[in-house]
Amino acid sequence: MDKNEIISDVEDVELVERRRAQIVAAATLLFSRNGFYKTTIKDIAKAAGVSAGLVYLYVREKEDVLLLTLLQVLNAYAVEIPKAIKDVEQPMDRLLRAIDAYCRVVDSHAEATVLAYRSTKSLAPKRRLIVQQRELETNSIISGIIIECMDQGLIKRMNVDILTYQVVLIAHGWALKGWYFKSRLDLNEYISGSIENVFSGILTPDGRESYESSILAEGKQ
Amino acid sequence: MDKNEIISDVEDVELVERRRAQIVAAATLLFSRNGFYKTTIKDIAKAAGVSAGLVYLYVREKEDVLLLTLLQVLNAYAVEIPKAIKDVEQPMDRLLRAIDAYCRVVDSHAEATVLAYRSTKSLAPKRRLIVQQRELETNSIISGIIIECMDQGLIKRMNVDILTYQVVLIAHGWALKGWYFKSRLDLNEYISGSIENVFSGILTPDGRESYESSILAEGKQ
Amino acid sequence: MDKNEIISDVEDVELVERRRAQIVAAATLLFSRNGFYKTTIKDIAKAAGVSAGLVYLYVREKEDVLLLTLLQVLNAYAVEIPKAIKDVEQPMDRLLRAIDAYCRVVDSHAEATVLAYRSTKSLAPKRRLIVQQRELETNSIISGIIIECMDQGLIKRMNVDILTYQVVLIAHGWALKGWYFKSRLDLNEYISGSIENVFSGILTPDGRESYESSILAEGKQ
Amino acid sequence: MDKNEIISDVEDVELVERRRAQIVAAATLLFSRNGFYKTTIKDIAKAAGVSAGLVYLYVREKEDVLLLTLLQVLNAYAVEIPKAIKDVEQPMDRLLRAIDAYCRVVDSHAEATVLAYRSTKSLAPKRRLIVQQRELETNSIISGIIIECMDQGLIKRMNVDILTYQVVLIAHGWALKGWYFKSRLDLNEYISGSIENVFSGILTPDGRESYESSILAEGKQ
DNA sequence: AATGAATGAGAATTCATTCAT
DNA sequence: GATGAATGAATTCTCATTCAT
Repeated sequence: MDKNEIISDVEDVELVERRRAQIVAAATLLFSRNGFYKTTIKDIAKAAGVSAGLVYLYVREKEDVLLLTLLQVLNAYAVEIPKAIKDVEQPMDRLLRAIDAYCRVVDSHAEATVLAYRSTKSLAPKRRLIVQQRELETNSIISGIIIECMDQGLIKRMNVDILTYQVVLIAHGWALKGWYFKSRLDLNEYISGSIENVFSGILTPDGRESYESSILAEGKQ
Repeated sequence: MDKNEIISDVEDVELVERRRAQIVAAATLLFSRNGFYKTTIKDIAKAAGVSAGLVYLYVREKEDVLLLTLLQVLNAYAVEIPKAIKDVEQPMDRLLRAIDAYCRVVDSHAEATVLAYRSTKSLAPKRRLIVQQRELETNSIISGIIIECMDQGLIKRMNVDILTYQVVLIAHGWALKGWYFKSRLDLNEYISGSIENVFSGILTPDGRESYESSILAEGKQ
Repeated sequence: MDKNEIISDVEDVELVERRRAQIVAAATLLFSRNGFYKTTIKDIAKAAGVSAGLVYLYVREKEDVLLLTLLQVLNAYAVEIPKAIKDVEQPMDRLLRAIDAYCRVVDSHAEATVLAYRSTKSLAPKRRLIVQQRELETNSIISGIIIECMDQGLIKRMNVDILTYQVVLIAHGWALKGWYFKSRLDLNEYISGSIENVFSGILTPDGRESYESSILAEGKQ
Repeated sequence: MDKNEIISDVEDVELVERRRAQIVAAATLLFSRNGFYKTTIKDIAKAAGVSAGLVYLYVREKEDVLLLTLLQVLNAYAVEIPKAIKDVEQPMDRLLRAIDAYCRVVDSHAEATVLAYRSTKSLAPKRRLIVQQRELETNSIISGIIIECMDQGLIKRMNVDILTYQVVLIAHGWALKGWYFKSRLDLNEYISGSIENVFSGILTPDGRESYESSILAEGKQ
């Protein structure tokens, strides 16, 4: 139901695993740096130290390499975040750890994260669905913790999806807008600042008053 | 100092304007649907009802069409947001209106917004800078209002860049993750929900306590 | 029977003359510098200060511009050489003057001369014949003087065509191999040296002996 | 340091050699007949019995095919002439043999020789230099023999470059003006006639007298 | 399993030529 | 007569994919 859908000519499962890792490693670098279309199979093969023909023993088409590459990043998310919260009990702690971990995986796969934004649409619908499905799995980890927090009365009841995506976008944002942030703040500042925003709200008491009357006004329009 | 850097063979300024609009309209649709690389100049020409050769009277290379296309969306942002706040005095109102307007422009250019995320990196560095520069201009509108709010004591003092991007990502998020949201909530719900999150904070009093002790713990690590 | 074969839309003969001169002047420069194929009609038009469309009022196709251009150089030959010998009576003087004049016209049209070598074959057969015909006319001036010299017993009887071409190649050679000669000798040295070779022979008495025995040996092979 | 500067995707040296020969053979024919610009890569590929794509495995750009083609002719010169004089001792014999050989190689590569004149300027400067360099090598063979002859007192002391080029132009002339000569004399007549001219001088005793007084007059101008 | 030479479809780009104004 | 925008055929070059070895 994911990378195993990609059929290889080669039987030896372990070899397939190894070769694909080799190919994906090379591809990730090149796709990130130059994009999917400007990267040729030969580029990838050369970077991976194999022949162009070999790639086609482990993959049906070039797009499969992209799929494999994207799945690998998404997999890093799906592995790292649970690992970060494994031994943490307190829901609020779990949430903060999860966000922190998410931002850090993104940071360590920043280029590949951007690649996912850029290139998912380059995939044929069927492959694209696989990627999106995989992304939902990561989201649901976050959603799960958020719901835990709500259930324990730590977070106001509100739309979980929006909140989840707020968190996701915080993490992804670091990669997406790296060119903007990098010169302004470091990852730690970014993480704590972003969390602070979301969790504490940004309004002063005066602001809240103004905000509420404003909302009212909006509503009357 | 942007689209005017793209040189055209044709002298008649108004004609250039008109033809480029024609080309960009076609290109936006096709790039959004099929991506930059899968869209050919002939596709664009045909969709625009002109000859392939004509495109090259108004543009040096295919990439210029992309640049023009991206600049057009960014321009919509830069025009629509100020328009929405033009006659609004109250800073908080201005901010809410701006966010609302931003989300709505994004919604009406959703595909092109996604295109910007996907394709900016397809541009050569020089062109990419133009796009990023243009994006900063929109951001600074938001930053400006945020600072107004802070100056009036409506918003807590905090990192303006992070907050700005939080807002930007709310707007862009609607386009980026449309495939996820569309089935869950409508634009109005998304806007008000997102604003609510950012502005009111998401914590209950219990949550705040938990959050602060957690933060404390983090700090000790 | 030459440039008048090229039909123009424009009736006014004098205007045709003038416009064509304008076009040819521009074309000569550009063809020489960049070659026929790398020069566009627009280049020529721009250099001539007219519109691309105008060119086609005075010429049927691009190749006609080339023809006109080549005919102009050949015409310079056909005009300058006779002018140089007009008042000279003595056949030997006439010949030396003719050669000298030929080399000098070539020098002053060096680029166009090279162009003729490069581009005559770019012409369709019919046009090529016109050019070759024209070239023969210049040759026949030279041949004529050579024959005069022979008739007066100044030059040994021998194949006139070969001798004529020897002379022609001396003149053209200056243009053709300019890149080689320019750094080694100046035009005057080239002219006098070349004439000296052809006219005086290059052999010493010893050399003649060796030459003749060698020729004999060749004959026996 | 010449054709080896042209890089091929293919590693197998011998295969590269073979394929290039195949391509050059086809190209020589087509370039000679139709010129560089009117010959398409597809034409060449078809004539060579390969695919268009294959050509680009052995050559970076179309211009490289031209370079290879020109180098091949020049190479024929550089090989054939030394071969013709290898076992010949007597300088005068060597010179006559060399000229004879040169004319004959030109004859057997007449079209390609003309091609060299037409198309060298179509090459980018860097490639053009390679060709000119190669041409100088052939020239220096001739110069060398001429100097031998001078050293042995067989040829008058005079400008070696001019004399060399006189010889070169005799050989090339046969190809360049083939359209003129072919109907008038055959190769043997051309060779012996041309040699006779240069070597014996063309003047009768009367002519010499006239020539010298004419030269004198020139000098006074 | 692996290689890498070969293929050929496809895309960007150029430019001679036309024609409405 | 002159202009210059528009056309579209033609060409170079690239690269995913195949297949004989």
